[in-house]
Amino acid sequence: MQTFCFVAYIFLHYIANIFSEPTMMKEERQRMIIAKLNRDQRINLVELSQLLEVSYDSIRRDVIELEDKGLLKKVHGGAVANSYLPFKTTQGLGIANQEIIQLTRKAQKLFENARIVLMDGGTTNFHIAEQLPKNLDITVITNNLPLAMVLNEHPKIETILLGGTYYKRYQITLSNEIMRQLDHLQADLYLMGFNGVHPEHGITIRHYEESLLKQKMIKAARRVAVCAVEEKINTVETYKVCGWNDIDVLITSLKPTDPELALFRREGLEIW
Amino acid sequence: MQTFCFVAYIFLHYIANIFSEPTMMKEERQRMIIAKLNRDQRINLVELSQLLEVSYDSIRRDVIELEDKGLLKKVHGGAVANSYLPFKTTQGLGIANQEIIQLTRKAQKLFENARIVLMDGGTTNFHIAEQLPKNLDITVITNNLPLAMVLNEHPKIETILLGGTYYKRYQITLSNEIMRQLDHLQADLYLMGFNGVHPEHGITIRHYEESLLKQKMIKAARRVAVCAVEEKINTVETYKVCGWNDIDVLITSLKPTDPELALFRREGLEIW
DNA sequence: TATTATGATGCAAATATATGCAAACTTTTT
DNA sequence: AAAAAGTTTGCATATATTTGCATCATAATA
Repeated sequence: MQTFCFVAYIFLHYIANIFSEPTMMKEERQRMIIAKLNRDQRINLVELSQLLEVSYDSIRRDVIELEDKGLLKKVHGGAVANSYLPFKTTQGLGIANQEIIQLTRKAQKLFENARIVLMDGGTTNFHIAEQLPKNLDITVITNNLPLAMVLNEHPKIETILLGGTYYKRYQITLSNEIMRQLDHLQADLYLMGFNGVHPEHGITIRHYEESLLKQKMIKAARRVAVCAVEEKINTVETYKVCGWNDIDVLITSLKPTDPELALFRREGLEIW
Repeated sequence: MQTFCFVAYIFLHYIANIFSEPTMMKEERQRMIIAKLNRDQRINLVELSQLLEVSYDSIRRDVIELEDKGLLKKVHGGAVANSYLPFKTTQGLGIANQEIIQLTRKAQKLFENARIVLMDGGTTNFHIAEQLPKNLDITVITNNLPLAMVLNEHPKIETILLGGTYYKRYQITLSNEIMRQLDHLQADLYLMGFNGVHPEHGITIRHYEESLLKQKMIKAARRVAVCAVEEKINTVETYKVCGWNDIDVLITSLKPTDPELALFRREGLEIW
């Protein structure tokens, strides 16, 4: 009986959808808004409400939500794309995009109770920074030049750049000075960049000097998180940074319950 | 019926869009103003209001807002590029180019006997760095992020970045740390960025903290040079960095014998 | 000094935003 | 299956922003 009801229900909906205009769901609308924004660089709320056939208010509320997620910039009368930087921004990433968006979205939760955040090298960190909500009010300490520059677009974020020899290949700085400065520092969160992440071998990286810096940063932060794109999962690189005891949160684009992450589950490690 | 309405609706919109210009949003106009400014180096408000089809007042208000953001400098009747904000590479500069090319070419002579060079903020410095010979083998010490990044293209140049609070507006770092580090440093050359250069008032700049840093850098270098684009000659800004006693070389795009430079000639100052 | 071009300021109309509320719809709980 | 709790939506209202114009002040130029 229940099965019948369920089928009938689906069927009726199906029929209904043929005859009535399909009512669009909020997420669907928001995806279309972003898509249009990426095409046109700007959108107009009145135009959109007509196009998507919902009230001006709903569109406005959608745009507010999207702005909170850092996906666009709201302006009087509409919205504009939120970044025109000379680097490869997330918008320019094409298809790989989807994974990054998922990752950055999850990562935003990390910043909720943080005031001082350490972020070091790597593209993942760059993208997370780029996608932070525009009105976030924190201090970011970094040795990653592109990351510092991308935060130009976030007026409330105070950026502190760690000085030293500039490594062109990774676009980061390294120095003994930094090591000393980190002794006097207590951050709420350290978002660590890395090259390899493996259930047994922990976090690894290609560059020795950098591994030392990362170990120092771990000590300087109350909470340590790593964000891994799928291709890095289960890989190992030359130098070990730390094992899983030092990591508090592992974020991937997969569902936390995904079997691929089974080996990572352990006491004291949150998987998002 | 509903389908018909929908089609008619879309059709009407299509027609409407042909005949009515979509009204431009404030942000969009401002982006166009900046874009035009980057092409022409100077804009005229009347011209702009005709081009963008809004009232003179709106353009004026836009320009005021942009000036508040530090993106341009308002002058009587129009606005000029804020040449203290490096965004574009020389390739993108268009016609104003010619002057920069002249200047950078002369500036290269400075580097001939140098091994350690200090360079700070400003577009002129950025362009000089960009145009340096690819095989030049020196160490550049800077607090200018775009400058550090543009040196990615120069494999033999070692870059040291001075750390500290990152000032988004000027894309430089400033800190007490830097001041201390400069005590232990002896550079061969300091290529100073600035806002105003004047025969009587010397070198001036808009930002107080930066003037202190520059004074420190002067002490840390054996030789001090300034490169002035024509529009800066004879201008004065808020904070004085130094007089002419502290400067060894003045480089402009003009001929050293140009009458416009007559007042600058004095004992101990080379003019190139 | 007179003349003209540009700048600043206040105002009203048009447009956009924020907020509370009730109806419609979903999801969860009972 | 029904009730309760929570979302989402559209509308009404009060508030805020943007815009063009009129007016007066100020700077540049002859």
